[in-house]
Amino acid sequence: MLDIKLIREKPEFVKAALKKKGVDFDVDALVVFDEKRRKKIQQVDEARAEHNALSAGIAGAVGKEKERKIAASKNLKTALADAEFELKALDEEFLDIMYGIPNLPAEDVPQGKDESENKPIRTWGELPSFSFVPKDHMALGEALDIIDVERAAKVTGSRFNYLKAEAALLEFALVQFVMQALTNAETVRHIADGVERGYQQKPFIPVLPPVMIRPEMFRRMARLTSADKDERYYLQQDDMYLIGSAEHTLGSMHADEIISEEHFPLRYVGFSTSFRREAGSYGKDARGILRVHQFDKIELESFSLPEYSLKEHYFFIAVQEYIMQLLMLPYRVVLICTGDMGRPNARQVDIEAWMPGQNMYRETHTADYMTDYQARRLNTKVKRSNGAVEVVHTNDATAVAIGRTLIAILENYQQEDGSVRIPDAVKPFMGGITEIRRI
RNA sequence: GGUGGGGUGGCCGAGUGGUUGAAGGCGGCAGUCUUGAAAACUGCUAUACCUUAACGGGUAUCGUGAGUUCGAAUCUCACCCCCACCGCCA
Repeated sequence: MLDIKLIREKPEFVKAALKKKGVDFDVDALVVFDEKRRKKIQQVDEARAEHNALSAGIAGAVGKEKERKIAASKNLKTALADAEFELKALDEEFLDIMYGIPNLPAEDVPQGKDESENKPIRTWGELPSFSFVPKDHMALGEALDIIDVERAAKVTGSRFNYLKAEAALLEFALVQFVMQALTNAETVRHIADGVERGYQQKPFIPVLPPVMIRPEMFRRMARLTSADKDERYYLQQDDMYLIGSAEHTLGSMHADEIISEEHFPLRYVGFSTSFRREAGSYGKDARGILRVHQFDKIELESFSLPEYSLKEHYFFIAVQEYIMQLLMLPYRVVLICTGDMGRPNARQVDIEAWMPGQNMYRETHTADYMTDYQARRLNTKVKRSNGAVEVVHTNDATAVAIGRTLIAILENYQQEDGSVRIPDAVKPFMGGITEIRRI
């Protein structure tokens, strides 16, 4: 949710920003509506004040005087009830409108219609060259008997998979590798210094969050809009949703809290399974495990002071690149255009790993910069050392999406005989296994 | 799933219809005292919204929502959450 004061005070700025995002929204009508609502608030408050004053006088009154005052108070109450009813309707409509407005894009976000207008901003790593025709991850995974989608289809349906043997071990190795790195003060300092010398060096707190969430919190995370709804798994009996990312239950953990300034930034690294219905993506990426209903992911979430939040966004991207570089996976960093970014985002950067089996870059990471958009609805605030209270900023980002990273590893580390080497970074967690090979 | 007990400010805790946004204590902040600190003492110490150039004024909030009443933290109903025990279970 945007700040209504910003809309009130700088309607032209908001108009321009929304236009850039390609959103057709009548800002002037909202400003008029806001005025109407405030008039009603005044009217209701004044009537209540009068009513309160009358009531206060009743306790001390006696006899006829008391009866007269009670009658007057009753009268006023009827009028008040009408005004309150009107105000309630206005409030509901107001929130409806406010929830419908997406976040405003940051200055450097390219304007564009769809993903074709995203801007690659840098690439890292040399694309591997093979003396043979590289296979895709499914061909490799099936031949090595580490990915089984056929049996998963039998048992659960399409877009599910069994990860077996070394693939299963690789998941735990990736988790260990990332968790150890991000909870290590030295490593985090190194990454933070890369963003800017001396930038906040607080390590991450590892978290295993719930994978179910209540509708109210989902909404307040701005992750249950009408557009999102089809994408979520809903448990009717319990009125709960399965999360699509650990972000959903990490970002909502501090809802309705006021946190002292000295605790920031609050950095969490969470591991969870993610559930996505992939509605409307029939046929898209049908082969393999790139697009599935259930996958595990390590997610970064940060609550930060407004003056640091953009830097925190860069820091998250630096964390992502650090991980990809240690895994020696070639990638490119893409600045997402206004038409392709998420509604709550002010800025979004994707990292796409090179996938030789498809001969193209595919998305493995996202980093979202939300400014105060999420936190305003979540009511997560900071108390400054001078006593001032303000809404915090949030950032989230993928650390490792296990399935897609597995694809990148299989395809980049494959050898002519169909075996796959294990990246050096995760070898210490593979119990002596250095390659995946079947005779 | 069953039974019982609870949800009051940063924390503990009083409060069963009338200046109660809420006693008291702890914590925090400022000051007095002190060479400094501690102790002691004094004062301050919730959030949101409306209004005001500002000082200030007003409204709402005692888990949430609805209701009774001129008036609700206090009474009624529904829901949510927490705790204990039983059942089930990794």
